[in-house]
Amino acid sequence: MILKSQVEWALHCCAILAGLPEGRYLSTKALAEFHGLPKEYLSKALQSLSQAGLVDTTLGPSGGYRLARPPAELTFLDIVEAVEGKARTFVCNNIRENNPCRPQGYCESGPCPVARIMWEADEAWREKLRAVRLSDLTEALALDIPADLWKSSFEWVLERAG
Amino acid sequence: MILKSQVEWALHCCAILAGLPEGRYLSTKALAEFHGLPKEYLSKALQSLSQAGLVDTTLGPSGGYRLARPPAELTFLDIVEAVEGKARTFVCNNIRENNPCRPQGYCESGPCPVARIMWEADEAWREKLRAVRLSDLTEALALDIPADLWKSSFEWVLERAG
DNA sequence: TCTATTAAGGATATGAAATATCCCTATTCT
DNA sequence: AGAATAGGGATATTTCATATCCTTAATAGA
Repeated sequence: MILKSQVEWALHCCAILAGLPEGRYLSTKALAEFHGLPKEYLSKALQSLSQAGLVDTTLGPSGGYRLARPPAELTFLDIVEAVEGKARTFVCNNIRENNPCRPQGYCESGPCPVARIMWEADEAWREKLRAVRLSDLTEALALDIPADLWKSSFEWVLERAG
Repeated sequence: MILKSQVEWALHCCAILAGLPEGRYLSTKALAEFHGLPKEYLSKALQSLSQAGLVDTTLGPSGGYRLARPPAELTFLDIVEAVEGKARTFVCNNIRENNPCRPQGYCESGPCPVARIMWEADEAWREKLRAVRLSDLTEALALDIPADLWKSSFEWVLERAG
């Protein structure tokens, strides 16, 4: 069970978009080049963000993507779910129904206890992701990245932002 | 990102094994029939439990599986990891290395902040699974399942346990 | 108005992983 | 001796992630 690499891509792209000056857009092409990713496929991930309403887009030259909300109002969970989907990671196939001792026409009361426990763990994962804002990530990146690399990257992006 | 259905199978099978009297074994055939699962493929899941040391096995007629430890000393995480593997659900491909502004020969200090956050959520999921013992599941099942179905199921298993 | 550039999305190809079955071997019980 | 079992290798099938290509509509700038 491994998350799509598109999740990683989307998170990094959002981090870049978070640093864009008000009203500017950044294209798939620039984001793909900056991260060394296949442009066409990255485009699918960005479309997922767009469909989820996390980013705004505009067409034409100087078009591209920008965040739809301030970075403090975007959580990791928003981004992960936009790309990976909101479905739970544990699917209950209700195999207890196959119990040969089960009376004919018997109907289970609630969700299977196995599923209930697995879903609680799933929810703990989501809760953790919900607690991290995109702004937390940019703050962590600011500490992690040397000042000169941070600066040159920012300028690289600005040159390409429409 | 969805867990293998083998995880569900293994959890249900362990719940059955937890009810087995001391020293008795239950075969793949019986476990597959009880849950309505493909015997050959379920066998692979049980082999994973065996390789992880969670169950003991014995050969021959009246052979099969039993728990290697008391149900209170087996956690959900033990079982999930035995089948699904211990790898993290988020893989960091370190795409920050592709930053075109990155100086030649520059080496990242620690793990990528994005990965660090995703791994924390992953750990929260594991922590939750680690906190649930197999005995907790059997207790929940005892409350969930009507007494007569519980009893007839137990007898069904006993008849087939070697 | 014309041209270049963009996002959106459909179609399709490729690769890896989950799912499933089959068969052979060694072991153990009756 | 014979039957039933776990273990495990080989292989097929299906599903999904990954990836590319192409068309369309919108937009900016010349």
